[in-house]
Order: sequence, then structure tokens, then C-alpha cells
Amino acid sequence: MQYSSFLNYIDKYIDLTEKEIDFLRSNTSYKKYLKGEYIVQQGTICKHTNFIISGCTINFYIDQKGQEHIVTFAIENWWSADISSFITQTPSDFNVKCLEDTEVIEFTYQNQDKIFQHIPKMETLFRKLLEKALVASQKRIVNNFSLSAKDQYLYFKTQYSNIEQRVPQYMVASYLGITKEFLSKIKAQLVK
Amino acid sequence: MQYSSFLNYIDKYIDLTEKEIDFLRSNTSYKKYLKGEYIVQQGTICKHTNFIISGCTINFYIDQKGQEHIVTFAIENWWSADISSFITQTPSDFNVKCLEDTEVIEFTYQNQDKIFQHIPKMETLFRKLLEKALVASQKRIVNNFSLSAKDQYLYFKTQYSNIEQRVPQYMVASYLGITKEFLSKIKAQLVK
DNA sequence: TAAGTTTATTAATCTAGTTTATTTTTTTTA
DNA sequence: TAAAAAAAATAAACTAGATTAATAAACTTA
Repeated sequence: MQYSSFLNYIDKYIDLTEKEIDFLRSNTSYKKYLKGEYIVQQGTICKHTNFIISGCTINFYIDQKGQEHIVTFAIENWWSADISSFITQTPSDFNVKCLEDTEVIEFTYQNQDKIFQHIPKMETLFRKLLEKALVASQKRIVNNFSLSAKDQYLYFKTQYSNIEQRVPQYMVASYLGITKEFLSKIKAQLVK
Repeated sequence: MQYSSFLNYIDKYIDLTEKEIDFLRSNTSYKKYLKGEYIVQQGTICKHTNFIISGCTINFYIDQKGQEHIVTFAIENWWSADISSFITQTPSDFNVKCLEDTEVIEFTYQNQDKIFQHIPKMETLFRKLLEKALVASQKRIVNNFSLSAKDQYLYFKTQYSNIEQRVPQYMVASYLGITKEFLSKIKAQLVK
């Protein structure tokens, strides 16, 4: 298993001593999921924050009309969890599901806290990641406000072309908040 | 001035010693803005994170078509800034403007960092606030996906009735991402 | 208290995106 | 390599919400 790819990621942001790395390693664990497996299911508590070493996950929910909506995608070197459920340790409104075989490093709620107390640099890292995630989330709201579906799709392509190639098109449509039929129409129109 | 209302807020989350409070106080400052004043202007760098003691601010931007879009509202005991510009210290795409006379406690980028290093509990607090903000932002995306404009408005009323009463209706429409005319129609329909 | 300005309402027309239904293409599995 | 299943494309009819334009109500300020 590839703990090193996780350490490489961390290393881009902060410097850890050997001791700190040992502490981190002994308070996280490696897990492998198969394609199609659920990491979190709607109605259950999200037990872990997961750093993705390899693979691809989606975070989605089913609305009252039975419609599936994809909230986020995550691939290698991204994080995957239902934060809302994780931070409150209450049942989730979302599902996290693997679209490919997926390897992760898991942080339980208790261990994450322990890590933050022992290695404040790790909390700084998480704070900065959260800042970036919040900015990205607001950017998505803003795009929703002022871009047509076509322009939102084009923006998605520039930001996530590596993801577009790995997931079915109907999921991209769902992520953009439009129907698969309309995305199909947009693509046909773009080809011309 | 009411530094105490800021300390009361902090006190709900963490316990600070007298020394820590002194340190916090000497690394933040109080500022008063008048109604209509800008705290941040599109194209300038957001220098501070602001805790609002009294008043009301909006965070908005002007799109290519010249249309104004309200991204967030903030009132007493909330935070107001353009995070994207603040964390990168690069020019902002947004404006932050006071809708009322507004008193704030400001954190500069350097001082915020200093505070986090001196008082790790403060960084923990900010991390938790960011987690909550991210959850709220995702919730807004989710609502955008699956609620009609009417239901989004009703949700807004339950969450922010105190804000609705303090800002013009066209700003609520802008926040919801619909036209003021359509919100007017929705309200007329709800009266029946 | 009137005049100017900002905000809200109403209504007709229009359009981006949805719905429903059918067909075609691609992927999976035996 | 054929059959079944999943994903994508196409097209017609429909609708939530936008646009435009005109009117009315509510604040400001002198």
C-alpha cells in the first residue's frame, strides 16, 4: 500500500518530523474499497474523513422525488467524506460511493482530534484546505448564478477534465444540476 | 465600543485565559463603518476578516452583463470578508458593503496568523467555523438542485427571517438567484 | 408636504432547460 | 460473439422562471 503518496501530499503543505509521521501513521488507517461499494450511506454516521490514494468517489443524495443528485466528485489526492455528518457525528443525508476500486487513508473523528492536538501543523493544514474548499463551493454558487448551463459545463471541463473522462456523462449532468438530455444537447451544439 | 460582545461569542466555543484575551485584543482592532460604505471593493485586496458587532453587510459581485449578485449576507455575530481574496491576498472579485452602520473587530492576515500561533485554540475555532460554513454552502448548492424558487424562498425565511426583515426584497431575490419580479410573484401567490 | 428617488407589483411575452418517449451506441457478461 | 444492460443521442411538447414595460407604493430629503 501507498502511504507514501499521502505523505507526499502532506509534504507539499507542511514539514513533519519522523516522530510526527509515526504518530500520524499510527492514528490513521489504510482501507481498500471495491468499485460500487459505499463508504457512507444516507442515514448512517460518516465515521471517517478519507484521503484518496487511488480511485474515484461520488457524494450524492436522493431527493424527495427519488432523483439522484451528485454533490461532489473526488479522485486521487482529494478528500472524501460527508463533512456535515462527520463534524456532528449524526446521520448523513448523503451517500459516498466508489466509482472505481478506491484506496484511502482514513481519519476517525477521535483520531483526527488527537492528531490536531499533537501536531498543530496538521490542524493548520486542515484549516487551509477548508478555506480552499469553501472558496470553491462559493465559486460554484456564483457560477450557478451567472453562467448558462453551457458555460457551466465549459467551466467544469477546464477545472475537472480528468474527472470528466472517468465518470459517465449523466453524472456530470447531475453535478451541474441539469438533465442528461440537456447536457447531450449542449455537447451536440458544441461539436458544430 | 463593544469588544465584550466579541468575547462573549468566542466564549461560546473556547475558554481563553486573561493573557490570551489581552493578546487577542492587542492583535485585532475595532472599526466603525457607515451605511453604504465599502469594506472591500472588487479589484482590491481584502485586508481583514471582520467579526460583526452590530450592523449588516452584503458580499456581492457584478457580472459581465453588469448584473449585481448577492453571495452572502452577514449581521451581528457573523463573519464578513471575501475569503478568497483574504487567504490569497490577491485582488477580490467581490464587494463587501454595509447596509447599515456597522461595527466590526478586524483581523489582518498577519495578525490572524500570529494569533493562531500563539493561541492554537483560536485556530481550532476558525477550523470549526469553516467546517460549518462549508456545510452551509453545500446545503445551498443542494437546495439549488432540488427545490423550486418558491421552496428556496421558504427555506430562506426559516433560516434567515431576521435578515429578511432588514434588507430590501430585491436583495433577497438576488441572493436566491431569481429576479425581483419573480420573487414578487411568489410572494403574491403565497398570500393567497 | 411635495417632489424626487428607491423599491415593489402586475402582466404580457419569451426562452433556457425539463419531460417524456423513442432510437442508437457502448459496455458488460456469459 | 451474441445477448443483455447501461449509457448516450435525438426530438417534440411543455413549464418555471426571465425579460420588458408600465404602474404603484414607500421611503428620503428639502
